[in-house]
Amino acid sequence: MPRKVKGEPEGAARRGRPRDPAIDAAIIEAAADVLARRGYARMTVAAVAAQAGVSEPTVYLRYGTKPDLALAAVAQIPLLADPPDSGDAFDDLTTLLRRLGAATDAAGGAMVLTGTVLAEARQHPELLEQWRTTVGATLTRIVERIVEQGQARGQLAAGVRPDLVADLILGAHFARYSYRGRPKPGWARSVIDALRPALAP
Amino acid sequence: MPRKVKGEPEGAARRGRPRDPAIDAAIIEAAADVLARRGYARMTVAAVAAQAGVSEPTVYLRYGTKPDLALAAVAQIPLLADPPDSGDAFDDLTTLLRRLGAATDAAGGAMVLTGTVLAEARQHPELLEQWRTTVGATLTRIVERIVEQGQARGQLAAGVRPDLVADLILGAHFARYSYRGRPKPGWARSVIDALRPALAP
Amino acid sequence: MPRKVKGEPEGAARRGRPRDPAIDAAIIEAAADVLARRGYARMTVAAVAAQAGVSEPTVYLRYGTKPDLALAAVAQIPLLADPPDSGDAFDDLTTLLRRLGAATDAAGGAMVLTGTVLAEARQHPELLEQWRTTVGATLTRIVERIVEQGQARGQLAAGVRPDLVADLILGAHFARYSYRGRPKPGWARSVIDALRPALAP
Amino acid sequence: MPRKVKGEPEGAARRGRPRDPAIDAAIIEAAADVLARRGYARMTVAAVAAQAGVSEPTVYLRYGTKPDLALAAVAQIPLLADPPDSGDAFDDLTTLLRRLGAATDAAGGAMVLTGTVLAEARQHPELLEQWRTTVGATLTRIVERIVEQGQARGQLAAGVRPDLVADLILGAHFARYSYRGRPKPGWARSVIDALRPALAP
DNA sequence: GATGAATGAGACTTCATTCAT
DNA sequence: TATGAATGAAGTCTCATTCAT
Repeated sequence: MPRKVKGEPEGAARRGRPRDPAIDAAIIEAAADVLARRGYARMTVAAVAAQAGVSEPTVYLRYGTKPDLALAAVAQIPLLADPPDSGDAFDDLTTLLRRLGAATDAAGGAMVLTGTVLAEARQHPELLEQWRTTVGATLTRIVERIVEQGQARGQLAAGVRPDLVADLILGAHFARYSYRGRPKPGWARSVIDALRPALAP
Repeated sequence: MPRKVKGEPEGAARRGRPRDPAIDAAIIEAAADVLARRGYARMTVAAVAAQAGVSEPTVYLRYGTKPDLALAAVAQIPLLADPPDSGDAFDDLTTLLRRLGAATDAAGGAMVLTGTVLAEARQHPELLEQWRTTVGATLTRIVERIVEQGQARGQLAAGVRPDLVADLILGAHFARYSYRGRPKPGWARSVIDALRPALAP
Repeated sequence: MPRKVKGEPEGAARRGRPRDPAIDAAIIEAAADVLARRGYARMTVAAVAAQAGVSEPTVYLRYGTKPDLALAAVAQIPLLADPPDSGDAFDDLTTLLRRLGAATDAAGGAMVLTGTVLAEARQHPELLEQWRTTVGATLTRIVERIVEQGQARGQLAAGVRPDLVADLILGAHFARYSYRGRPKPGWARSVIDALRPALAP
Repeated sequence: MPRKVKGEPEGAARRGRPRDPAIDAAIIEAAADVLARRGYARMTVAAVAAQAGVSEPTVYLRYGTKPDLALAAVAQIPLLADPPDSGDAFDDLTTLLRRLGAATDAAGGAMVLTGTVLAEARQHPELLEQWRTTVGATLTRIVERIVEQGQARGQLAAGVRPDLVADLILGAHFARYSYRGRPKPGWARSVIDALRPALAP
């Protein structure tokens, strides 16, 4: 059985019946959804197959094991499709914080996903690795870009380190949610305001 | 927690065979360890019993269900026993950040615990609730106290909101670890330095 | 441990603390109730002890095993305390049939008891044996007496065999309930009327 | 019953691996046997699977829960395949009574089954219901038909109510067995003889 | 004698995975 | 290729019974 999803096999014309691409998509989407709703340990291959409308072996044909499937699902997660870009760095950071909150509240909660990759770190380090190279890198990049643009516009001080701002901003929502509960309206703005002296020129 | 928690009933000798306090302790300790190593879903009552050196029914005698057991384990987690108190608020915050990192690296990783309560938020909201009222409240309180003492000493600006500082500081390590990987030496100091203009008078 | 409930140990004065007779009664009563409500297999010693207000070992002190306990409970069952005796044999038989129906409907249903001794016939033949020598013998005797008195009064034919009448009368309710469901009002009278030509002189 | 019962879907070949009909049969047969030997509470899915020579999940694929399995087993019970039909109603009734006795003596005792549905009446009323609609209805119908044919032949009085005869005949064996023990040879004939004045024209 | 604690042996059910069509 | 069937390995929880106070 193939253990990896293969790309197009080089030059040769594929023999036999070709795989249905609609099924490929349905499986990945279902896997991401189930993963986000139940977490890794509670995600069953049967549930993914059912939600995708296919049978279990059809899933196994593409992903040889459950971890493989979860890995592919994590790589697929769509987060912050269009980054905020209002022209004002402080506004953009505030918007970003607000969106993180919204992602947490959504049905397929972002927090469950984050939690699951952390919880499985020992059993399945690849999940956390994948999470970092996809979701983590994307989110970090977004913050860094906002900061760099703000510096270019003279809204932020030149000495501000974009990576540390990413840690602070992205982490704030994390800590707030997990340690103190869902933040109240206005919280995002308060955080950015509190940070302002550290960012402004 | 054991089903009946009594203080010492003065004169009356409790009837029947007394519950072995060593077993009580062994179970809760084993539960916390297994929970931190495997996460909630992979934590089995059999594993806890085995590690505690008792039979499964002995565990069930104390905690009627697996969630009950996990809940008790979470309440038991010893974190940051003695808060840093050097006299300098910035040093204390730096030390705190470093310790969070150490807790993450430890065998029973703090990150697995955090992850598991988030991952199980839908299935077992009590876990997250317990986490907040114990670990969350403790950590938050520690940061707030550092800030308040710093303000009393004139090291921090009076307008600084302790709760927001807690969100930023506690979250930074979170975000760093989950999005970008284990921080390098010096990271903690850099973060506090970056925050300095927002904290200093 | 004593495996049998002992009567008064001959002449010797019992040493040690005497058994509480109230506890003896409470246990037997509780056992009979639980047996009638849940059947043998679902009857747990814990449930009996709890309902009797004692601990499990207190039960085991008197009855070494669960079958012993059940056996004692069966021997205890109070059925048809005062047999009908109106002066008319047909009326008495009708009344008897009606009472059997009432016993079936009662909370601790007679049917569950009957069923349980039959269901356990292979695993615990003593139960069925006990059932026959207590409940069975009592009920049979009641019918036989009604018949004999009826014959003495000239209401029933001399050739009628009391034991067969017992089989027919006692079984009718059984068959009706288990094969066709709870009988409707008037059923008992109809059955006796149908039998009349076989009984009357 | 298997979850999907279809007639032969004319042209279409059912997709996937077909369910092995031998396994279907082996499971239901094993279930009926175990149920009749041990009663419902002692019947374990593992025992049924083992006796059928399959794994437990194979049983669960067909019957989602143990009650489902027991229900299907009860519906399956083959009783009195060919009703007696000698031309003489009294002989037929006698034969029927004798056969009931034989079924009781058989390995998978009929009495255990009867007992188990009665014993479980509170926990699993569906079992008793199923018992009535299958075994109960069949037996009742057999007696009624004998009576009706006897009336048609002029052997039985026209006024005799077939349903009450069923209650009396079917119940007689019940009462005899459970209250007085296995009947002796000749008992069946004696019962019918005793009933004769109530049946004959 | 009476109690609460402790346990060995299951019982039901689920799941990742493989087989056969 | 895609499917439904089949299974080995667990996992949670219950129960009759015995221990220790």
